[in-house]
Amino acid sequence: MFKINKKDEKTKARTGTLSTTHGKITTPFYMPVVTKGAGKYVTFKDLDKLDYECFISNAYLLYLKPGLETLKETKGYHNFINWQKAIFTDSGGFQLLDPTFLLSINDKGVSFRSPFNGDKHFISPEKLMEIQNTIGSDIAMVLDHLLGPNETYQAHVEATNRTIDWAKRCYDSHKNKKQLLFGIVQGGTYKDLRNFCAKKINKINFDGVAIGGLAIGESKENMYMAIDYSLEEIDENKVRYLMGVGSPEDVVISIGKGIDCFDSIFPTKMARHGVVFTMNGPLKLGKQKYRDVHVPLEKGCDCYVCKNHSKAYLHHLFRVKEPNAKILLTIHNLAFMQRLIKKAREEIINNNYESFKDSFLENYKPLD
RNA sequence: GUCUGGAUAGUGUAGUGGUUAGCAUCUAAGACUGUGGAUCUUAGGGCCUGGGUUCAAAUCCCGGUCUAGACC
Repeated sequence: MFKINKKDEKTKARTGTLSTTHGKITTPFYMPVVTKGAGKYVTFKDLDKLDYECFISNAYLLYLKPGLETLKETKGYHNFINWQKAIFTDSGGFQLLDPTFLLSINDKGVSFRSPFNGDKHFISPEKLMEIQNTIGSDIAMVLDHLLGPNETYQAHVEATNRTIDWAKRCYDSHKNKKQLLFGIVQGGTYKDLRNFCAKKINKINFDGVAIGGLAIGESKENMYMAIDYSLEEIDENKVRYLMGVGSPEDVVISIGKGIDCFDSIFPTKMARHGVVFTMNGPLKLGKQKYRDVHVPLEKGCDCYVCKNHSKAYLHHLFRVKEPNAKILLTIHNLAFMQRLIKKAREEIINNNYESFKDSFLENYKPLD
């Protein structure tokens, strides 16, 4: 259940608490992506030490491997991986964008190809609820029909209607009282479709409402508008989850619009590619200019990496392709996201979110 | 010292007379947002040296230099 504790007076930002079977999560929050039962280049122990209260895994991929039998034997995914805080599970809807996964889609559900052995699997909304029930995640997501930004308006109309229909079917077949269920708003970047879909999803008694189908190639301007169109029709007291978005500037802007929850591969993927987040903007650690810079990645950062290592050392590890480079940069970026969002919560409590947002965006330069 | 082989981007290599000299890596710039872990895009950079043959040489011939191995 979701409870708002404080609203910022000038913006729509708010801070609250999302209660789950495995603990409470303070909003707004960002969660890392743990697709197949592990974060890339980061352990659960480190996620715990970085104060992450939840992450998101992929129900479809867990269904394929290790499979539901294994998860039943361990009485759920939490025990299998030994993580006792909250877990979200994503539907696999995002994989609809990947032609190597998607075989076909119709009103009944989705046919996926297994990336492990090529086997065909049919997933209906009801089947997905069963899968997520067996996984035992704290927050399940409905099956949605996600389209790329270049599809036609008519295709978006069909996908939106299908998403609404599937949302109802997911809601009706969801029986696990210990598990929250979030609906998902689609509709591309079209105002009428976003409004319509959000209104319909909002009407179903979901525990939270997600905004999906964004940050997949559309312009920033269109993305922000689509967020606004969606939020217009979502009750204020519902927790709002912006799926897939996780660049620092998008998070700061979206919190100001009233988003409570984010997930994204962006911070960890950037880390693996040598891009380090700082309050002054991202820096490309692989550049020669950092070769002899014997200071931490970011002044004032209290993460393990900044307390122990210099830019020069991390630059060296990255250049010689030592896996530790990816591990350490991942830790820093995940610590950065926590620091950023923690700061955002404080500013909301102080009714100072607008000036915080403005000054962050002014200082967060696109390139180092 | 003798014999044989080899010399093509920074590195490793493909290339039997006509190629914009290919590939990998590298360097530089950009990209990346509900994860196919090592990704993608663009750019940069080379025929050891001197002669000769030929319309045309990285390619064939001769000398030099460097280098690898074998033998004295």
